[in-house]
Amino acid sequence: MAKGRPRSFDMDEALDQALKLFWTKGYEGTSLSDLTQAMGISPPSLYAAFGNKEELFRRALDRYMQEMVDFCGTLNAPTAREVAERLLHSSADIDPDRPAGCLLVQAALSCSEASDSVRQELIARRKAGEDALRDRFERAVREGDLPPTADPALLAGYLTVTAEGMAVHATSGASREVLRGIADAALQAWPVLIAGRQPGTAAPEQAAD
Amino acid sequence: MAKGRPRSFDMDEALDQALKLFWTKGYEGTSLSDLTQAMGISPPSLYAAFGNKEELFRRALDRYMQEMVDFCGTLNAPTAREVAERLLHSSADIDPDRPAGCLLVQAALSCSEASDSVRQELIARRKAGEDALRDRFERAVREGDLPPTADPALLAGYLTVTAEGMAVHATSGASREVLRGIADAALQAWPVLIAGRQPGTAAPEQAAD
DNA sequence: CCGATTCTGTAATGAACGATACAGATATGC
DNA sequence: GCATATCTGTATCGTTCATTACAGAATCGG
Repeated sequence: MAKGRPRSFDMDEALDQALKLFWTKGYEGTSLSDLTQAMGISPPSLYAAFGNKEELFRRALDRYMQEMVDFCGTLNAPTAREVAERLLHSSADIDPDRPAGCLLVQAALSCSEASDSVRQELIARRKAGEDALRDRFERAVREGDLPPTADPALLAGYLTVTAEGMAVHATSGASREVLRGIADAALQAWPVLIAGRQPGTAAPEQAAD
Repeated sequence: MAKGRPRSFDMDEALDQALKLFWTKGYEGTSLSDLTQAMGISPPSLYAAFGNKEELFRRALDRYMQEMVDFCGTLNAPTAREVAERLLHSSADIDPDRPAGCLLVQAALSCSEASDSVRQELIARRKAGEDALRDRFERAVREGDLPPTADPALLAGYLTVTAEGMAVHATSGASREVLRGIADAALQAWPVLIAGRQPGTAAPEQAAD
């Protein structure tokens, strides 16, 4: 079947190298020289195998979601509380031989117009994660796992923001211990949050600003 | 005193335009053509007035900290609780005619090696903000405003992460209402957090990983 | 072994990057 | 008014960017 000269490199290994670069330096911060050097291949090989830089990035992004982010494991936790715990704890458990932070946040939080499609894609994927979280919490309410006072969208937003903030903090050099402490702090809000806003309880008054 | 041809543009106005660009597109995402066009000046004028791109960015950064981030107003709030409220509420109160998010987060969360000094500077400034917050909470503990059970470093870390996450969320298009809801959700953890970790209370058990 | 096909590296493409040389314009000090 | 100094725009610098011609090398079917 296979005709022509066989590929001399492993695509998955090369993709892992590309992913590591994008993860560390972002989409625009990673040049094609960076990529070809780290992947150990020449530009024409890269283009033949992956199309162009953006397609390569999307492939790396897919690989990231499949291998690095255990969405299923998180969402399939037996209770909503455990979903929250797994999400934030996995955000805290940085791996020393992996780039810190989250590719979805780092890769192109801001960029030139030329890469805006990549930025939009990352926004969409972050939103998809939040939506999946919200759906999971809606299910939890239906199943009685969460009380009717719980606001699934708010819970999902709060957890997503916390995870995104932890990603920023992680790239700034925060240690696993510090991140774990913050994750646990955020989780201490859980009982109050799922109980909903009770009148007369420490409800935040209007802004002082 | 002033000798030679006078400058034909207002430096502060030009700096504001540069700030707006850096804020929107990040440090590396903003090109010198972008800058000269928005500032309405030619490249030699820019270089004569501001040195180079990095110096211009640092000037814009200083301006951002002075004009946009009301650190003093936040830290001078009468109580620790109000400090937390002001911080998160100001993170939520996005201005429609200003870029969303936070320059300290957007400008260079990741970048090429060439701009790593800028990235490090931003990390340092974020850390300085967190340190100032921690100092404020330490004072609050000394003054009896916060109970001895409160962990100033943890509170500062939790609030900083939340604000950073809200900045990410804001650039993704989150509305003020959504952000306000998340800020209030985060603030609901406050009474639990300052009470510290009590044995027997909903303390997070070990990670389920 | 031969033609077809696909990969390989070298070397180059045009475009955009950040940064300047230069000459002309406009102010001050004497 | 003339020397000096600084800003102005144009046009350009060398470098790097993402991308690709091109020719040689490797593997296939026949």
